[in-house]
Amino acid sequence: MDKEAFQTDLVQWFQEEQRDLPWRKNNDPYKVWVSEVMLQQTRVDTVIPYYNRFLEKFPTIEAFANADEESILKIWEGLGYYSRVRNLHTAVKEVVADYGGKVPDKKEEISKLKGVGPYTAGAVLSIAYGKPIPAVDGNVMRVLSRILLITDDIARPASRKTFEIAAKGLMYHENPSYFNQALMELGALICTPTSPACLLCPVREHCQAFSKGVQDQLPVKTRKKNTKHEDLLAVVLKNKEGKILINKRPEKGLLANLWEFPNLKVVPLLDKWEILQDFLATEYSIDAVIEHAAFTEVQHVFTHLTWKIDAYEGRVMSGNIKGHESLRFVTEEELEEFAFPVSHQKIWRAYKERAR
DNA sequence: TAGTCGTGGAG
DNA sequence: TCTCCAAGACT
Repeated sequence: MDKEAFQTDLVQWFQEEQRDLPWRKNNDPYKVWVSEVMLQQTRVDTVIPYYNRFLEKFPTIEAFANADEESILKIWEGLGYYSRVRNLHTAVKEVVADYGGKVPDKKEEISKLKGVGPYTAGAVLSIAYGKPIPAVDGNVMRVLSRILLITDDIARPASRKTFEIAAKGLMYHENPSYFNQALMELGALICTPTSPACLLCPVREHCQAFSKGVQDQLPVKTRKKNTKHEDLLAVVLKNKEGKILINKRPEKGLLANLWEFPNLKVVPLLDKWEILQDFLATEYSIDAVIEHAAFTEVQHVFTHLTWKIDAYEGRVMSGNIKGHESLRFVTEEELEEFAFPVSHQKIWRAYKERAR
């Protein structure tokens, strides 16, 4: 193919057609980094308000480095993949401590930072520093698989190497930032997973898949997902002062360090209010009275897991949560300050709107 | 390597 | 309603 024509057609299209997005207003390495982490596996429209709020609250790398974990989780609340913000926090603190607050511009250094994988390293280095390093995400693999007729299975981690080599070979050294962004923008707007808009594509003359009419069969992507189902019982428990009992999740695993209403996994068909009462007594030494009917049933779908949560209402008769570090009684007003996963936000909304 | 880790949108 | 996600990284 005519590499130079491909590069200029692609980049010129990007200059004319790129979307007006908040993180494209400047190339500050910290801001580029924040946007790239937020955009991991997350749609642009979802990220925009989070990005604006984030930089309003943490306008500089130092401001974010000095934040406490509760506040960084709260600002990420609802965005998902919460380890991203904890890793970013760890990495930013390291940049402030070891690099004087300047985001490293060397691949070997930036790649050592927590949460910075090959894609994010390439994106930050090219967009913020103009380095000719590929940034291979799902868009780029899809676009290149069609342009170059690459049939490697993009679901296999090993395939990334093939696409990195391809992207490096096509790199537009006059403007690596625009080149990388243009490949992704093309994937987002034109070269979409289903029904790509080839007739609007600025590089269709260079596209092998289009010339053969096989664009709908690329990229090759296998992988089946196994969705588990879990049934949970949760309780919104009030003490005599009207405070609500909440629990901090473990620091590792699903929804790490987020807050939730006390809950337990149950065997289907055996979920009854007695189980909750017994759970509170044996697990937390709390003597409680639980309403006999759930006030809501919440269904929540994760990538590889589904929760069905029956939520009950209850009152504390006696008990002491001292010794249970993860538990806390908070007022309804205070509760709003804690970061909850969406599934438990649903429970809280249903609780406040419940018929009594 | 394959599994883990969220959420809301689109077809 | 159901499937498949969307600018990935970590273990």
